[in-house]
Amino acid sequence: MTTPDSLDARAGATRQLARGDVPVLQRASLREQVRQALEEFIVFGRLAPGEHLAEESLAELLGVSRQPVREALQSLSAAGFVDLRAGRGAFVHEPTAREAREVFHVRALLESDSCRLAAQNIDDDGARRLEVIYAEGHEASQRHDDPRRLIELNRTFHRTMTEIGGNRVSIALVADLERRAGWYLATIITNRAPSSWAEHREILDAVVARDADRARDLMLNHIDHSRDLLEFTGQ
Amino acid sequence: MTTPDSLDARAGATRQLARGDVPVLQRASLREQVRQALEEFIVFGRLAPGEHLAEESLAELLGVSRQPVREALQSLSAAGFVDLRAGRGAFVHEPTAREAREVFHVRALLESDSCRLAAQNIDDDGARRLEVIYAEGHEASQRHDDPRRLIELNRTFHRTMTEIGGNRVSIALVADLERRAGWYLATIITNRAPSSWAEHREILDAVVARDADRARDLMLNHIDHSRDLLEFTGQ
DNA sequence: TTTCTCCATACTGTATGCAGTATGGATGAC
DNA sequence: GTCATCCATACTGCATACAGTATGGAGAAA
Repeated sequence: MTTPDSLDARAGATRQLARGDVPVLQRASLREQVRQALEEFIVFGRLAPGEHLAEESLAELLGVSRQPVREALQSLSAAGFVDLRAGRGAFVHEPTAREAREVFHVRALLESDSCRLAAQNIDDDGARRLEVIYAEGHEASQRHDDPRRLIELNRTFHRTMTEIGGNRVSIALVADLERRAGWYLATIITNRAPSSWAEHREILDAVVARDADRARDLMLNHIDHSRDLLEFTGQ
Repeated sequence: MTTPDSLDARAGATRQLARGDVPVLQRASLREQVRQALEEFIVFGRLAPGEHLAEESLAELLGVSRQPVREALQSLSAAGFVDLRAGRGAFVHEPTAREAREVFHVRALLESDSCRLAAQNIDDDGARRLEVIYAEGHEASQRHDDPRRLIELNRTFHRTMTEIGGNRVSIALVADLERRAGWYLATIITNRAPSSWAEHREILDAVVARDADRARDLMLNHIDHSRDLLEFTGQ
């Protein structure tokens, strides 16, 4: 990812036949690839808050034309990663602690509700999936695996829980909020606490026991804990 | 709005100096104007669910080039009004009753929480603003004003309440959800009940009395009522 | 020195061009 | 009649072109 090398040599859209019986694998559009690349650049600090994102130079950097870059920037704007100033173009958004708190608050609302729903909907298959993720995450956190992987596992646990909740609108919103939250944590917080798999264990137990209210409350507290990490940074 | 007449004769962006001391009024970009126009066409049924939105013909209809149309379609896709199928282009989204229920559920979560926050934050100015809106809305609903206006006033009440709550992330999400909800009500429901200003009155009283929990619960029930309208349509 | 004006520069916003792909109907095989 | 194949058509996705605007600094005026 350090050498962007242009996004892809084979830019003329082709398809790949999957080995299994999954019918066809859609190659992502250029604008989607650009979007993901830019989001990574922003999240990992290679593009700093406030920085001006000139379409032409990004296009050159990524080996594409301005068009897909432009569309990617608009998408990132809707997701809160960049700001579009009329006539000035795109700038990396400068998150504030207030905004971070607000995102965590909304996330807590939506995820705790999804957790409540999950406790109502859970079936054996869902319970198994959660157990697998828990086992993996718990072990990885014990071993102090690479932080990138820990973040990924943590996110997988939350995402899966929300998916089991089953409200697709909520699922989509939470996915966005999680990505923003990850950025804030990486940007604002210097030293991130490892995600608490002890709390995940409690939540999981409540969900499997179909104790909806308890599951909801536990998830609420759980996310509030991560939000509390933000409080140290003031303003 | 029936004769799109091209969006604007003076397409070369110019600015207008406001009469008052509001400094400058930014003319919206073409893509934003197109976005709004298309959203109206969709919400008011001029573009029907499932319809293929070919960029060229829309561009011609609106008197602009494909480019701003394309960007507007992508924005509308993010907002849930159109679906983009890779290689096929944009189609007006076909809402389902399930999806509508989900939107109302999330809306209820976010707005009831904002209402709780509003009860904590409210000041004299906020209370005055709410009272004015209530008075206007109550009167209009008594008079059985034009439905379009009733919907507008209803939305204003909710938007103002959310704004007083003060969580900007929530404000932005709720604004999106309200627009979708409005579409669903117009599309799915044949006969929409007038918004209940009696319930608004109760909510407003609780907020002004700073009774946060009661305000929250009332708003939750209030939105559930409108959601219940959806239940008649099955699936 | 300070402030205003003007202009060169860089970049956005919109339009147009072009290559490649999805689709549906015509055609032919069975 | 049914099914597979092929091709014309329409439209997308990306690239490029062009016009117009925001900005910052040079130079003039005070």
